[in-house]
Amino acid sequence: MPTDLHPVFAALADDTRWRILQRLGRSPDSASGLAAEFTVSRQAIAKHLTVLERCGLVTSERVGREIRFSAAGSRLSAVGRAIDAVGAGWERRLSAIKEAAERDQ
Amino acid sequence: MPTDLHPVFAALADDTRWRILQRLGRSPDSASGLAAEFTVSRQAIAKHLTVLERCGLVTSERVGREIRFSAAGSRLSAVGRAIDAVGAGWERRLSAIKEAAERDQ
DNA sequence: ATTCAGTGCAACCCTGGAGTTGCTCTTCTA
DNA sequence: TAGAAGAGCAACTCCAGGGTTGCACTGAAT
Repeated sequence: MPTDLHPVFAALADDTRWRILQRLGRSPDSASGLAAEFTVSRQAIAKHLTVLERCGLVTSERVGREIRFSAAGSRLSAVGRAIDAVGAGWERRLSAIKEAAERDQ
Repeated sequence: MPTDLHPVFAALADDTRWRILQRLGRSPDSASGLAAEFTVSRQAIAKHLTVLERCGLVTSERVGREIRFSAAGSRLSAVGRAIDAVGAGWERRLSAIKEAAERDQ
């Protein structure tokens, strides 16, 4: 999976989802556990978790009758580096265009 | 401005906006110029450009009666590195927790 | 001075998705 | 073997925001 960025951006765009992810970056927890700390319902949390898991930002592990989620920090790092690379590419190309324009002028 | 990520995520989440930004990463252009290449109206493009500019992903420069926009690659790179750092932090903390759990058990 | 290209503003429509409620199913535990 | 705690499913509400149309304004060019 060569890091398609669109679903990741969409996942990170929602504020509640981003807060959930940050929370899971501190320590793993279940949907019910998270629901106790947030102001939204457990079902809402569960939806967010499926979105996050679908694009690899969260991993899950069954423990008895509960499902423990944790943030996939390495995945987020990989996304960050991919974004960095894209930006660097634009910077290179645009400065080359600018230089060329100044030379011709 | 210490790189507040939320507005950037929101800006990048929309597909049309992301495509516009990628397009501007190839070469600068005006809202009208972009509208000729995309399937959406110039006004829609203009809205996207204000969103992108508001969070620093795009810069503008007035040239006669037109406004030329270009992608701020360096800004995107900075965002990418910030994201990388966040992910790395989570990774560190969570692996520490995991190790501690295995030791106790 | 008139026309045309580019921009700005405002009002409007409409869909995606965040959130809720209500119910069922499963799995520990007392 | 109840009962409680955690999870899953489905239907529903609601609104932010992406997209549109229509018109007014401004600078260039002929």
